[in-house]
Amino acid sequence: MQEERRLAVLRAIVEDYVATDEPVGSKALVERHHLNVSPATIRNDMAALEDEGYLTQPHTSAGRVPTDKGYRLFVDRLSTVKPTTAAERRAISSFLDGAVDLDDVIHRSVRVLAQLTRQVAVVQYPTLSRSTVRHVEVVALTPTRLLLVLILSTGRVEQRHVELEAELGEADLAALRSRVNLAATGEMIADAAAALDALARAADGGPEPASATRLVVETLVEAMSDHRSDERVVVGGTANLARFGDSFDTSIRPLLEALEEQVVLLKLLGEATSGGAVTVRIGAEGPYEELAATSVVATGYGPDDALAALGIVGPTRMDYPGTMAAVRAVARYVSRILDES
Amino acid sequence: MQEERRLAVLRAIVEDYVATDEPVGSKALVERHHLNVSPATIRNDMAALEDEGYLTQPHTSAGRVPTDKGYRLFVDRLSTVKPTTAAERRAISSFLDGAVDLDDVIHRSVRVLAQLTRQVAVVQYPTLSRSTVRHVEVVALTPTRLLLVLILSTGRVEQRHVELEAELGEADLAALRSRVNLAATGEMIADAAAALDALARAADGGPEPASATRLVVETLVEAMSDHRSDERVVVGGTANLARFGDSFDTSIRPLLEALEEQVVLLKLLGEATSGGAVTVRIGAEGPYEELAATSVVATGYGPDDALAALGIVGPTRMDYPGTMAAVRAVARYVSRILDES
DNA sequence: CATTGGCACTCCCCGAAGTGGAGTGCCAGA
DNA sequence: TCTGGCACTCCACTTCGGGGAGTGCCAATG
Repeated sequence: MQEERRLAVLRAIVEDYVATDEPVGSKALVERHHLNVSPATIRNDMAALEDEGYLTQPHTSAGRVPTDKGYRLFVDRLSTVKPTTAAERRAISSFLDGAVDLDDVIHRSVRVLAQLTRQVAVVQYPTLSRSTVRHVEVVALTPTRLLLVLILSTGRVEQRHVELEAELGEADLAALRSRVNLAATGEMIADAAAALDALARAADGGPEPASATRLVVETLVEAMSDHRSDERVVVGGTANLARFGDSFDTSIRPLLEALEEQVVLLKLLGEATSGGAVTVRIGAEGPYEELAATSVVATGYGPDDALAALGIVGPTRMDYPGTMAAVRAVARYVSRILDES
Repeated sequence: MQEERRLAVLRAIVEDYVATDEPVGSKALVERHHLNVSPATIRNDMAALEDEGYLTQPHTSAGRVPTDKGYRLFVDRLSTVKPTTAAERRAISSFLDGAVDLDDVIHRSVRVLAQLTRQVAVVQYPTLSRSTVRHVEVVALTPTRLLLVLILSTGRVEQRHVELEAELGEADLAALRSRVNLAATGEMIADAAAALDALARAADGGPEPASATRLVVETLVEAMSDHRSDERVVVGGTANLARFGDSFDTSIRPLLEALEEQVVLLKLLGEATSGGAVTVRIGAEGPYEELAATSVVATGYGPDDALAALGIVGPTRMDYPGTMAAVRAVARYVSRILDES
């Protein structure tokens, strides 16, 4: 079947090109992969694949290079899922097992991911909106100055200061603390915010000063709805950009700039928090034309893979099967750790 | 005085070279700076400066370029301290004023610093050892599982989990909480750790289960002496590396690698936390030969400028006066903010 | 003795020209 | 439908030479 061989040719070209970084020609192809046909036949196939838009030549009389469309077909239909090796699994667990808190888990994840894929790794902090409130602490720093600490199920901790209008006694403080916790603890962020709001309205006749309650609740609700902090993303493995070597201006510069922009990163990762599968965005498929030479491999993690996203950013010319396997493996491991703690 | 003119020549060369990125020749020098002598005279001076090791030529019959030693002299004796402009001060305050918590302050600082200096900015988290304990919170997640939250004067928050051997009642928990806070709150980290240790030893006959106290104290002390978390450093402005343009392998690659290594970064910043002055390390003066082409401009911040360090890393060929001014300005502003909160 | 103009010299940069080779497209034959 | 052969294309690399910026040195000058 000729159609079948053509796909085999495409796969072979992608693999060779990824491995060697050089346009691959018909002769080299038949030698490296034992296709039992002559170079001339391959040339015909390659010409056909080029017509269909899966390949290009950097210039006439050069070998072929996959296009974005070519990579896409490869990823969707041609790549065999590479199972994670034992060594990789060992690397992941030995890296992540020592983590003491959320920050630590996130930072270690970026590191493993960067190391395994040899690409730039990106990990998003757990989204506020998917968390529940584990505990709210209210501490009096001075009689009129409170410290609020909001502890979430994901391990995230938010803290805020409140300046009171009047002094708050020890007993009032304790009452406030317990009422706030009663309302919020165990609830999803959105529900907790609503419950607190109700609490503030009911407080006008309550035991402790109403203004204190109102201030505290306001601050907490604001912290809960503070989506700015959803935007936190950790990046690692930038040194891997060094491997690009050439094509500094077309690849590295825009990528470095994108990595500085958390918003951009989130957008790149964003599409990934769904369905549990690993998402691959290849080259110009994304919204940023400066990143036409880069691909994103990402997936969600956490319960339902919907807590937040994590992945890597690299050149379109990359080892997709291996990268996808690594991304998935790390995501799973992180999910498990978060689940346990 | 010839000696005086020589220094003027060195200064002029440094300034021109920084501005143009090209070896500066005798003729261009007399034109741009109104030295009232002939190019030939300048040539003599340049030859002398070269003999003394302040200049080099990339090759015979090229202009002169400052050596590390030349930059050093420039920084120590020739540069006039550039006052921060109003625009810079405005940028700093508008950037930093909106910060809600420590994380936020740190991240915003890196950003301004990177933007002002157009270099890679590095900010170290406040050192544990210089902090005092603001509050310790003990929360029962389940009857046998405690969450410890350690809040420090710098705004840092550390959290740890403890798995108890036996259930702990509400009253015991409250007692434990208040005793721990009594011992630790307000103390310097080291003193707090000592006080907690004493507490644990005294607890064997105390009211609440001794094993719980011991576990909690152990965990807290460990968190307090966890210098690993002292190693946290935030990096920003990597995109500014793009300006290096050429010399990718000699400058950017090793720098990117260094930026990944927190330990290296800390070592680079390390010498800066003292004396209040801005420290400049030029090229090969540092311990890493891969970074022979980069300089570090850093200073301490916080009370006595000893809390932690902050600064920038860039090519030896940089605008030292401007960079030093920016680093100092940001450090002062950050100190002020931390002081207020 | 510092300063200056003059002059020969050095070495890089840059564009032009030439060559080798890998790879292609096409065609005619099996 | 596949294959070998062949002419052709175009890049990558090297070589060569001119132009020019800049230097070092020297002899003259105040």
